[in-house]
Amino acid sequence: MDYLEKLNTSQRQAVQATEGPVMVIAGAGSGKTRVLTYRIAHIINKGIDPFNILALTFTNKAAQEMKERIGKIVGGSEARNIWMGTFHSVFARILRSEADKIGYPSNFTIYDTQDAKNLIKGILKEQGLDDKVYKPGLVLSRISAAKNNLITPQAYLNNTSLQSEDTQSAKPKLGEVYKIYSERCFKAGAMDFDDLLFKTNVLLRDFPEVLYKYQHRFKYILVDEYQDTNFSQYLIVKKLGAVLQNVCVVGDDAQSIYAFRGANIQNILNFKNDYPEVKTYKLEQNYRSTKNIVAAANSIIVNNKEQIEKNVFTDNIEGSKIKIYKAASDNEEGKIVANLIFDKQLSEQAKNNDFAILYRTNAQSRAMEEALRRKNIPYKIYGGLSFYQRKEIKDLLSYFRMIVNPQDEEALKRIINYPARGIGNTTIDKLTIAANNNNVDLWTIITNLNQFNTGLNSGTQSKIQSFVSMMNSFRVQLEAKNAFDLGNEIASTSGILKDLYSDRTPEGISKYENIQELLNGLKEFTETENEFEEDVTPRGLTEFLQDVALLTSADNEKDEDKNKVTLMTIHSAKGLEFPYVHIVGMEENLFPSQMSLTSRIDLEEERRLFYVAVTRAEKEAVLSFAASRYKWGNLIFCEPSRFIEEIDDKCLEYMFSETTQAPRSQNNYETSSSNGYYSKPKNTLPPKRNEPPKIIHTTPKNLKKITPNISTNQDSAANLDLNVGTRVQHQKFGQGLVESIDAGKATINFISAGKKQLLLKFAKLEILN
DNA sequence: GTATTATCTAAGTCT
DNA sequence: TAGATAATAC
Repeated sequence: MDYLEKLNTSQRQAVQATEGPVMVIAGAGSGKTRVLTYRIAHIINKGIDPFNILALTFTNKAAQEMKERIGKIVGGSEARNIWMGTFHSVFARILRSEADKIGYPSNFTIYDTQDAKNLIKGILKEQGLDDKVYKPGLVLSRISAAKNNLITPQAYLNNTSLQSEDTQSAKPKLGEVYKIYSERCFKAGAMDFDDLLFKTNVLLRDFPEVLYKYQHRFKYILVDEYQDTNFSQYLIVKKLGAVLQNVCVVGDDAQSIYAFRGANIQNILNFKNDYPEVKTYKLEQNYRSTKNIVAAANSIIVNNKEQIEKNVFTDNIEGSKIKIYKAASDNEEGKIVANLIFDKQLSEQAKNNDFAILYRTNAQSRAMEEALRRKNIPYKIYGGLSFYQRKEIKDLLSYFRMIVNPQDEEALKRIINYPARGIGNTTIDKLTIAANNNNVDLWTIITNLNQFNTGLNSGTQSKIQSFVSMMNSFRVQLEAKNAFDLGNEIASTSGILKDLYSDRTPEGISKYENIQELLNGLKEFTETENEFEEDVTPRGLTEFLQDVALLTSADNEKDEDKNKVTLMTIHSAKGLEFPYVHIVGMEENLFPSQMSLTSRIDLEEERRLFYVAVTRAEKEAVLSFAASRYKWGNLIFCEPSRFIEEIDDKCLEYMFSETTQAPRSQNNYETSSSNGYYSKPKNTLPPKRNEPPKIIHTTPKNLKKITPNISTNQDSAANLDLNVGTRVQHQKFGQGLVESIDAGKATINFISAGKKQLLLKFAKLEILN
């Protein structure tokens, strides 16, 4: 138990209080991850089966790293069996295995934001609604908010206050759009991100036996970053923990930065109300940052009104003051930052990966990239347009999606005429009308053209038929072929590869390379082992698609990306730490964002975001702002952020000259009204297309990077009396029927997990009568 | 129905 | 600026 020695008193108490509800308020850098890791290890050491532990983290990468650390403490390979991941990925998995109960196929598609918006656009068109009024993004966020508050379409339509809000904003039909949207998702066998939580709630509400099962499976529940859970997530946790009450939530109200996606800071403030017996522990000692950084951060956050009282302190060294730089333009800001990083590397022998550049919006990365590239400093970008959202990748993935789930309409619409095969918009409109009139999905129409009145001429019909037969020829290979082989065949047979290869523009070449990259990723996926060693099911496209939609930018890091400067938004930096942190774009209307300026609540969230940014730094935090920057191709002038003024002056050091430095109180910084010095910033090269941006998550590797363990699993099913037709129970796949047995390998059709080939030597199977 | 060109409009953060 | 959409010519 020597790991307990590595903890301070409150950390140790939080680790040892394994029974009953626990809330841990963890200040920035106070060893929160360590507490979570040790707590789970402690529970396992007490003899609890890892299968009975549910740990919800903020990224899948965090989950993976935590599993590895727990594995080191408890030894063996048992840690892999913990149910650990993001809310979305854990409950997607549970929904797949229980899908039949709520009328979904187990291989349902997950619609990303783009799919959802396209679907909404289609609905608006069909309903004759103006998409200038009903802006798809706005409609979607309204639907999203409804779902996160568990408001069904029917409830939405019956809710007078929602209705009057929509009427007032000239969108009276919004509830109707929500209703149709839900129906269409259902018909397409698709769930959007919010559905993963919403449908989990439906499942737990309507199927008491399912609720009972998971309430007793998850004997211990841990939730990281609890301050960022929304109502839907809150309720899932509440229901699952209702019986055994071993719910441990960890969070910091000062770091709540996701209200815009429904996160409710009240969840953590009100935890006591749901669990009067709760034991609360506060972690207040910061082990990450210097005294100066902690003092600066504290001076920022006191400007917020509502928060849990705590006193974050540190015994670390004083450290240097936070330096503030002023740049003439966004490009010059990039140059300053790149130079500072370069100098610091020389003076401190610092490595590239000791540095992070954090910004409020993804668009700010461009100037930083250019400057780093010029100084030959390697960097990596998290976020932005992810690999999987690029057009060419989505196109190929749409083929995969349709093969796995032919009802997936958004995928169908993407590919039915890509590459061009003479099935244009008019045809698709006719097909959509026919589908709506007959209340079936598009696939049903195009596979039975002669049974429906589509009004299409025979030429078009035969084009559709050859598309259908191509898709069917892929479909029949789905089970037999692995992901790489089938993916490769699709890429070439569909004509995608040829189409992109013939495009010799730089964009076309880059697209072609991206497709190759995806195929490489498929190859790697195919060659990775399944999660359980007894599971020798070929890794096909079905399996590949399960995780792709939920991969976050942080989830795939290549080895060659290890020693690089990190560029990311502050949001995605949550939970991370770096010795040297540059926070750039410290300007009014950018940070705080212009859209947050009208409400105190929004402004406080921006301030918490700034708090998060500053507390990422271990040794030094550097702030910078530009006097002008490009926005939509136009030059605009900027003022320094109010947040700079909020930091205790003792913590700061201004790095620009007296003539340009302003007294700290009012707005007499140089602005557009000044002498014109800033009217034409230097170094505004026309942005030219260089090498494709180094986006980090290029291959879906490490989806499951778990090495098999031969030493355990002695009590296997090797000598069980298995026959064709035997009903068996597997601890993760659930119930299934033995379909065939051959050379120690059984093909078992699991009710929820589908067909799997398992090695009997290892499989922990129970025979059911 | 397709390919090319002109015009519009969006960059706020993420699963 | 750049991607999406509308308009135009074929």
